Amino acid sequence: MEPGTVESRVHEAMHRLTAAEKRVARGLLANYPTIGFAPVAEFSRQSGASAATALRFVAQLGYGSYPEFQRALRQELEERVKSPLQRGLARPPAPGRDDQFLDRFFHQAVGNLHATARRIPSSEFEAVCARIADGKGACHLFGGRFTDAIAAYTEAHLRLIRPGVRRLDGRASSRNDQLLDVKPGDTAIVFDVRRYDPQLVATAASLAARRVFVVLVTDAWISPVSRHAKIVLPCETGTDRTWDANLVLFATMEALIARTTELCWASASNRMGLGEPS
Amino acid sequence: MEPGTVESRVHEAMHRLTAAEKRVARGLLANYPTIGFAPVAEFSRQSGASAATALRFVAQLGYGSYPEFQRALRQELEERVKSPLQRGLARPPAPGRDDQFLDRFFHQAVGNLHATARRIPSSEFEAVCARIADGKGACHLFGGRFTDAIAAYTEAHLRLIRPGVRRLDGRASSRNDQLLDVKPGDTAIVFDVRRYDPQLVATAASLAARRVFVVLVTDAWISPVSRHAKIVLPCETGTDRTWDANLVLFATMEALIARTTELCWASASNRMGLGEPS
DNA sequence: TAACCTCTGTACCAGTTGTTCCGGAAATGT
DNA sequence: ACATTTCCGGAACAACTGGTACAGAGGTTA
Repeated sequence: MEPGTVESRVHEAMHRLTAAEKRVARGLLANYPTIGFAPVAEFSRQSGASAATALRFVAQLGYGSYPEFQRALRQELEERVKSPLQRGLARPPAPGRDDQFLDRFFHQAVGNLHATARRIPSSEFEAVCARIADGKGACHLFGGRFTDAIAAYTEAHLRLIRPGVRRLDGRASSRNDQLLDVKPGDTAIVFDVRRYDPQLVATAASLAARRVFVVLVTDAWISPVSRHAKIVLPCETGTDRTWDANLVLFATMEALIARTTELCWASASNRMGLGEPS
Repeated sequence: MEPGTVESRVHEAMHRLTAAEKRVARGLLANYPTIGFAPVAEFSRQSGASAATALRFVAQLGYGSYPEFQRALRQELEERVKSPLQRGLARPPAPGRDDQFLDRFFHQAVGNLHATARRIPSSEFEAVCARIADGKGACHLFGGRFTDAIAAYTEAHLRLIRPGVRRLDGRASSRNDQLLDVKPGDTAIVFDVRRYDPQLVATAASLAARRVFVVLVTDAWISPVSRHAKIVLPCETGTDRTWDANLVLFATMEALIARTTELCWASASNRMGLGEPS
């Protein structure tokens, strides 16, 4: 029998699997390796497939029988338990192939996350969350070409936990109709990353002139919007590729959403009961 | 059944065990818990006892049958393998210092990223990127209440590297005007996470019926859309908070964007160098 | 639309497993 | 040393598991 862990075999064989067999594969990877120790009936049922399909699946992996498959699983588990330090992420970085793309990309993302956690002072982060949570004044969000989607995501969540949340089109500059119901004491969250958008700066300037508390979420090089911002959350977006990774901005906003939800849990749960979609 | 891990039960029951039963107990503790997943014959042989003795042993532990004993063992292992994700959350019980929030949140995100990299076979990921990069057929994106923002972000990027990218309103179900210019051979990327949206399923079904290649980006529990999907990219979204973290979906799409950009660029230069048709 | 092919679940068979029973061995007390 | 009790393992039995053949469903092509 060829070498390789069961998990690696699943990945390798995935392409030649049929639809139902893939469901079984995903089911195995989902709770790996425990479900593999169950009898075929339970193993297949958990993936919503029939026992026969599960059998064909293990055959595709190269095992002669289901017990043989389980034996391999046991040996593998034994290896992992015997080396207490190898636990977790110590997987051999097999080079050469491009099929490691996801691994490499995520690895880099992890680096960015750590760098960002170091760069953002928790006092700044907390201040933003607290301000949004107290619910005083409206909360306006807007971003640039790509970051607008992040603004939209944040808006969708904040709407559930407090009133007065709205997203305005930052690229339409400082059009008056947008700024009509902006009042002093409001909060604005601006997203701007490299290739900084001049129109965002203009809009932010207008808001700042109206005594709006401006929060800027930007990259490590800091958007010029910072001139008008009370608080800046700089995120590490470094990557060696064509575009920078906005992933960390997204992560920061999701952390902000979670934290803000914690801070005003009472009013949030009130709204969740009412604001469910159709 | 009374509480307690299998291992603790062994220790607790040790005194009332007979000589041969104790050998079995020691054998189990020696390579715990792997040997327990073997059939009784092998399990007992490894301790130099008979099968009958091993059966009496598990009866002494309080289990009604050998399969029941194995089931308990599996559940226990499942808890242990899930714990690494909970380790990031094991810290928070100290609520006095909340200034670690960002650190904790990002730490958990890192765990989710690793889990996702393990769960998504690279062949699946590559298949999606290749299909989008080749530019044949249109590419439709849509998502649910929150994930719609991720669809929008992806759309904004894909528009730059290939034609025929558009986002449709997945929550408007399968309205005909949306499906008018959908052709067989097109590709659709569907986003759906827990609290799965029935309308997304409906839309995906309509697309699949029209021979559209459906790609599903979902969470670890797998949206029912998977029934109509050719490829599924399951992302780990686990968190102990009110909402799951869609961060990993975002990360996966950003990786997809980066990879697809690479592929487009490579194929472009290939055409120039080799003059390869089709 | 119709024919074809692949895929998938059901039904059934065979093999193995778990379980029990009982004879004998070992140990203990008299 | 004998009797009694406890314990152990081999063997028979029954339940269940894994394996396979088959037919229907779904999708693809002409």
